[in-house]
Amino acid sequence: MMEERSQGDHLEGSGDCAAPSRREVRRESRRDAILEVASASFLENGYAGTTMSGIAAELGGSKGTLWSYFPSKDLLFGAVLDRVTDAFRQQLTLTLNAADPIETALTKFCTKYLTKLTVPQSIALHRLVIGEAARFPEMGRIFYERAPWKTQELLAGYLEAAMDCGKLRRHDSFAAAQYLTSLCIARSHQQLVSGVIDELPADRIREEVDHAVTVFLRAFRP
Amino acid sequence: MMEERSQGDHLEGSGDCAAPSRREVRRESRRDAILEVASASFLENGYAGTTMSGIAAELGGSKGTLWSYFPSKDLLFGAVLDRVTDAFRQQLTLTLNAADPIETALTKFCTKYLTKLTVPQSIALHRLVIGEAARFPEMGRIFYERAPWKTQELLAGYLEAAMDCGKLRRHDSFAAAQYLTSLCIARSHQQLVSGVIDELPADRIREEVDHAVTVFLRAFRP
DNA sequence: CCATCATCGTACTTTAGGGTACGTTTTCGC
DNA sequence: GCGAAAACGTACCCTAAAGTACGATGATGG
Repeated sequence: MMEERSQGDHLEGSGDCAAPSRREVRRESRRDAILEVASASFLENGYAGTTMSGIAAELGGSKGTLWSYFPSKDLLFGAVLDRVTDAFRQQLTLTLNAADPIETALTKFCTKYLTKLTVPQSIALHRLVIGEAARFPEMGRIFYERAPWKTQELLAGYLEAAMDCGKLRRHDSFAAAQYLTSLCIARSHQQLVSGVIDELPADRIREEVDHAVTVFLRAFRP
Repeated sequence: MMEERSQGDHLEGSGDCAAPSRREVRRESRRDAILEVASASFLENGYAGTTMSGIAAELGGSKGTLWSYFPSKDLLFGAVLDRVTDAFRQQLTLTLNAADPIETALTKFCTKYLTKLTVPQSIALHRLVIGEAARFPEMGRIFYERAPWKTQELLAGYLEAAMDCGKLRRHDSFAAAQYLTSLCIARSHQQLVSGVIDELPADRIREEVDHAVTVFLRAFRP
């Protein structure tokens, strides 16, 4: 039942200096599996509500193995947040088409933004980060830089260009970006994170975005 | 060393049907002391970070007494949030002077609003409520109704009147109120709750408010 | 094939903390 | 004053959960 190892060796030796031996690969994928399970648990149950034993059980593995990857709950939590905020940022591949008329471009952008921001997973992440910010100060900073700041900076670039073309009144572009994103979430985000409502239906998203963009343009058009 | 009780009896019997006997008074003040200590601890350390034993110790009393007032940690937490959100709402005695020009009235209102909202105590309350909203669903709802909703409704009333006078363009007044409060916190609140910054200096508050009111009026003036 | 390293299963230790029990002391109502 | 109710002090129970130990059972690399 043994296949020739030479095949594997050949692949391994194919010009790559950092040897990704089978063990390394396996280790990496195991680590990933742990983070997957842990992310789900932390997002669903919060920090205190998540147990290491529970994660180990769900993984099917033993506790010793889990500890060999993450020697403490805090470290695991850190790794989870790192991964989750990163995924959050990546999924938020926001596009601003300079060819579109400004109202269209902003509407598209805001729709994607609000859609992403209001799914239960995002709300859970917000709750987790904000709830633990006092106990894990670094984490809050990292999250802020990766998610809200990044988004606003992207938007600010577009707005800056629009100001240069005279399509928008001149103003601190980063502040303007903060105003637009804030207008988008003005009516619903507080209710979502407080648990007053659970989700934002698509038609309400469209409505909120339309109003937000209208208000924004009324204030920022030359 | 015993003074005559008849004095106390006289006071007690002075026409009040609901007898506030010394015991009742004492009980009430003890309950208050407990809530005071517990509030501080929950706000500073979060739900999981607060221990019943710690509260009892800080009170100087015994655990039995604490449990005789609040038979479980959950119930104590509920009472604390009730008290704290109520206090929050009361301290936010926002005034809108209909005699002032609209820009002045809104600037005054927003300054008070943002000042109150950015002190560390408010940030701690936000973190607590949002962080535990998933585990204590009722609580999130109560908080939302008492604090953000109440404020926005008050503001909406003023805006509605201003619209009636033709000082503002006609629009859903509650939505307009949400937009104004949102513009006030647009630039700093996220950073505060994430722990990127700890406080908002007075001059920055003034700046944020001025900009927010300007943007708002540009969008909502007829 | 064999040495090695990872994983598994499981049992264990330890600590924290919610909650209880109870005898003693203080306070209060009358 | 006296009896009842509340508060105190303290020791205790019990469970959950972080983290450890270790021998058995694989998988990997040479």
